[in-house]
Amino acid sequence: MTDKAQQSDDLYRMRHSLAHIMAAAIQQLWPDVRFGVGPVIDNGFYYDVDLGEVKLSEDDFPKIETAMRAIIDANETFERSEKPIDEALAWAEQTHQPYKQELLNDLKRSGTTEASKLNPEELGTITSSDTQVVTVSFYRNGNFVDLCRGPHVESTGKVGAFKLNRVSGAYWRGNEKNAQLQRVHGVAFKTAEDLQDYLDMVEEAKKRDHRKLGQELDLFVFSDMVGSGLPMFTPRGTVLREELINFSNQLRQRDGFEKVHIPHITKKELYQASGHWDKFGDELFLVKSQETSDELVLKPMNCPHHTRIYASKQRSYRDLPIRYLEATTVYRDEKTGELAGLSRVRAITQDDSHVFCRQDQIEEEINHLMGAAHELYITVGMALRVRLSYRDDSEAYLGTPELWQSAQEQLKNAVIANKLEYFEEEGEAAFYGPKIDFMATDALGREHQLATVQLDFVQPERFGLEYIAEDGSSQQPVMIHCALMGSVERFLAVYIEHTAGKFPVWLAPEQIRFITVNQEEATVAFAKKIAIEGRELGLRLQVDNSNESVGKKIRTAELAKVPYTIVIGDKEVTSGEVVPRIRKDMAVMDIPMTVGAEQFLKTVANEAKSRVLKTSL
RNA sequence: GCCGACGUAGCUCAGUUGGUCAGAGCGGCUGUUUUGUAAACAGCGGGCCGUGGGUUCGAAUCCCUCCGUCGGCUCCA
Repeated sequence: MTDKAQQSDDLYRMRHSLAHIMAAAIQQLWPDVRFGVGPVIDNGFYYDVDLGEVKLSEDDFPKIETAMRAIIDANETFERSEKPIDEALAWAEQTHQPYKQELLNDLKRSGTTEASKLNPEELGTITSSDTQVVTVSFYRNGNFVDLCRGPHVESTGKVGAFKLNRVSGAYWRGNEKNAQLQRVHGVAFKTAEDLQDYLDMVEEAKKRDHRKLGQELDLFVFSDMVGSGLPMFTPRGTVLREELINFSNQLRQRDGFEKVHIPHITKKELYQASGHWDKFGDELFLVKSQETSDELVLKPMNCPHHTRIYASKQRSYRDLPIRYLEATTVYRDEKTGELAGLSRVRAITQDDSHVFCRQDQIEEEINHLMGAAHELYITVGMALRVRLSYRDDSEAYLGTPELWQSAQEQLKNAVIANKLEYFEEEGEAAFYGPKIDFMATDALGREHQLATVQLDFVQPERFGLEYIAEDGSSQQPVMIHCALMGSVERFLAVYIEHTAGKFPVWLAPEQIRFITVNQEEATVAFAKKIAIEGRELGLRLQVDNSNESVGKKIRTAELAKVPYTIVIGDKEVTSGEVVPRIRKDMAVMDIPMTVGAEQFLKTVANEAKSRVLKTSL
């Protein structure tokens, strides 16, 4: 999202002016163009245009850019003027700009005080005065006039470096029921160097793209015969999944969570009872029984099943909290255009858990979960901050205000106790309870929402969950949903890009590779012997005794991003000592040291066990 | 789902004004070589040019359908 505060005022003006210049250029080329909005965004700007039957493509960029440069070279002055809104409406009508007209009408209807609520950043064109009469501003350069809130630079020559980079569809005012306009994007910076730096950064991000690395490192695959959004994990990718899931489980099992297991299909009645049938509606995959009249669905979530386990017998306050843990896959029929690599899939594995507890136990339970999340993200090397989402004053929330108040306080206390950076937002809670979202920052500075802790006052009610309290009365427990990674697939997408595929030893699909110098019997036998010793220590390792040069085999191991590579030749066979080659991002010393083979294996096994981020060799 | 771009060997990609256009590099296989820390040498295989239709004397090339991928929109874990 655009944040003007994060961009310097100069840069903001340049980008805004460029959007305006691009609009002028497009109008030169296609005089019938009707304009939507043209705001500044991160790194650049865009303008939404309606060209009727004309479909823009990247092939059109050169001529648009040429027309833009002509305007820039002419160094035309931007002239700002203000008009009363009715005059502006007349202008919009006369110049055949229906979208501008709509904006102006909305503005007129809503009046001055309301104008600020229209999110002028998005509309990009509105200004309002403090008087009761709303005026709007126009900018003119040369023959081109545009309704625009500005601000602009003084003249078209002062706009810095830019490049058009993308064209896409965008619904008018973000509503899919509206007409679809074409959105032309550009990136813009003060200098050509800044622009180049940005383009280089984009290039670097492309190299780290998890879809590319997933193929290069042999982690996961898709098949047309299986379907879109349905990834399959290779042996290497499965190591990553399982190590992460094991860790996520361990972090909660030490706090008393117990694993459960549920089936992946269920009668739709379950979701009718939970209320999800209405909420998920067309996202559900339907399953038809050929033997019975059952109407089944693939589960889109796990909590209703877990409530059935809870409700399978009578619970006492002494039994609480009851904590269920299960990494399992849910299925959601996403719109095809939304699927993307592992970030957005139709088979979603959640490292899910549910606590059923008394109201006075919320804080301690949250406390445990926060601690677990904190440890997970420290271990994978991502900075974490949390968002506390509270209710607001509206009536849209279920559960008593007292319960909300108490729960929100307990959430906050737990966050403070865990010394996490946090911010609070009212009105962001789900209708069924307040929540904590964890925002993790990756190596490229991008923030991702992965883990969530969500309180739920509604499902216990809907499913009639209860426990017998100390005084013999029947009470309703509170449910706490939590997924530390969120979804394993999305987490992996983020994590693969975060590490660029250079996984730490505990996660590396292949931790050590032994490379033989020759195919002599003694050499191969020695390599195989220590490989067996390593596997006995739980290490994942391979012996490469292919008939290739040592250089070639080193290169292959490097490209596979194997943490440790060891060349085995006569020297090693004779001495029993090895010289580990340490992957460059991990190396802590320049000179490789010599170490006894057995000692080396034990050291690596310890690194894996303790999940260290970098090598200690 | 919508708008746009795209789909050629396992991978990365050439080849499209319709007519020796089925190509390269890497990978694979075979042989020679026995290699010491980022690419030894030679040979050989390998593709219904995403799918199904259409136009044409002739389609990887033009048109339509479907499937899939990518960039956005919308939605979301």
